[in-house]
Amino acid sequence: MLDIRIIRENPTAVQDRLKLRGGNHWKLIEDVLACDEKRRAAETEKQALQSQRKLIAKQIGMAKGKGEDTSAAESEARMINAKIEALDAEAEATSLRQQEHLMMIPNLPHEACPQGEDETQNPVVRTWGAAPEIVDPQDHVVLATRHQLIDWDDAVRVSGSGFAVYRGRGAKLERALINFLLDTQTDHGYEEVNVPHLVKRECMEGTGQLPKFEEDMYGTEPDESGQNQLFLAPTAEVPVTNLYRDTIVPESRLPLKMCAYTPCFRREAGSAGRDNKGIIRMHQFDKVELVQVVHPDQGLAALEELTAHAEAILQKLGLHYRTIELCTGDLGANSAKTYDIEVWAPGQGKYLEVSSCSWFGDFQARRMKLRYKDGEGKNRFPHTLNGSGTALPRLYVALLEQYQQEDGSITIPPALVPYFGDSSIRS
RNA sequence: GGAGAGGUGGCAGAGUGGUCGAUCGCGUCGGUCUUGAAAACCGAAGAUGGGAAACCAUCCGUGGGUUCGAAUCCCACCCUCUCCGCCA
Repeated sequence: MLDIRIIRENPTAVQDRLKLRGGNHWKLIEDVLACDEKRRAAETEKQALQSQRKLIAKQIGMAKGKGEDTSAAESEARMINAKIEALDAEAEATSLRQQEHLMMIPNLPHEACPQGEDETQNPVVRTWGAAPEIVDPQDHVVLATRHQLIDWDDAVRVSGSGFAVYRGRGAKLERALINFLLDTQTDHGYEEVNVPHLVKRECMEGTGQLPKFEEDMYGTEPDESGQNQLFLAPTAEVPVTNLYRDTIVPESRLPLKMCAYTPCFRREAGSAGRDNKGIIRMHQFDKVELVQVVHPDQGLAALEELTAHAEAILQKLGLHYRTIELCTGDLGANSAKTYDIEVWAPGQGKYLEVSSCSWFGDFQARRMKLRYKDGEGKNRFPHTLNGSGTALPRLYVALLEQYQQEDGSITIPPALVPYFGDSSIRS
């Protein structure tokens, strides 16, 4: 959520930055400003009347103590109450409208963001390693089926399309990767946390998945009162960042660094048949997530650090990848600046996104009322960041496809052998 | 699922219709004293919104209601604890 004060002070500058994203969210700014003015006018007037009422009530109290007649004052108070009620209704309705719009407006892209219209204009920041030379590379579906690592027919029987069943060595490879990722990231100084996968609506609003992307989410039905609806977390970002929702942490505890392994649930509506071969795009997938809460001065530096922590995974596994930066037109709604890490998948003949590392500024902190107390005792919004460290299925794909051998076997990179217990997969 | 108790400031815990945003204690911070520390004593300190500021309004789990006036009375909901039942 954007700071209303910044919008109030610099509406055109805010609109200009929002325009860089494409789309027309910037048009909401005008309405937000109109609501803001109307709201404040109504509130000021209401408060003056409340102050008056308070005074009268006190006088009545004192007069009654003396046994005096207070009927005149009481009827005056009743008249004031009628006015207050009308003003209150107006202030409330306006405030609600303002809040709804504010929650829909995306974050401002940071000045450091490259400008561009869509994903074709995302600059490559760096490339690591080189694509292995493989004659007639097979894709992971062929490889996983040949070695009986993953079964899609089973998955369809149980859950339908968009799911996978890992079996035997296939399941163990997944588990080995999860443990390898968690160990590597805790070595980087992240506290391992194990969090619920079902989260409240407030959490989804706090990190920014709602209200904009409700159709992408799985959730339970709300009860008769319209309450107590839970959502399946689409990423551990939601439960982990929200561990600190509505709290005030001492500045000395920053930075907070946490990592978590969780499954992630996404409807991926309308994406059937697109980029969804094998396990590349699924309704449920595993991910190890990195989350940081940092002092505002540290935001940019923390993004570089966190991205390096994600990249370290691919380097340790010896997987060729590249890091790109999202341009303003491709940037996620909540992010101020994002790096995507893309791993090479020879069987697909393209790079796959295995990690997206984002810096949100105070956008999420303001939504979830996450604050820190600074040296002067003031409550301020810290910056939040997160990144995949990394997503499992595409890492799995890259591993099978980059390490496939001419004899049909798959070599397990040395860093993973202690976790997997074998140095290759062969049938 | 059944029965009971309770949700008040960082913690603990008073307050049952009228200067209560809220007693007291612990903890925290500043000061006095001390070579330094402890102790003792003095003092400071909640959050949100509006305002340049003085200051004003709101907030005692959440949402409604009664009243001139609600932490205090009424209704609904949420949560926590204890006991019983069930259960991985």
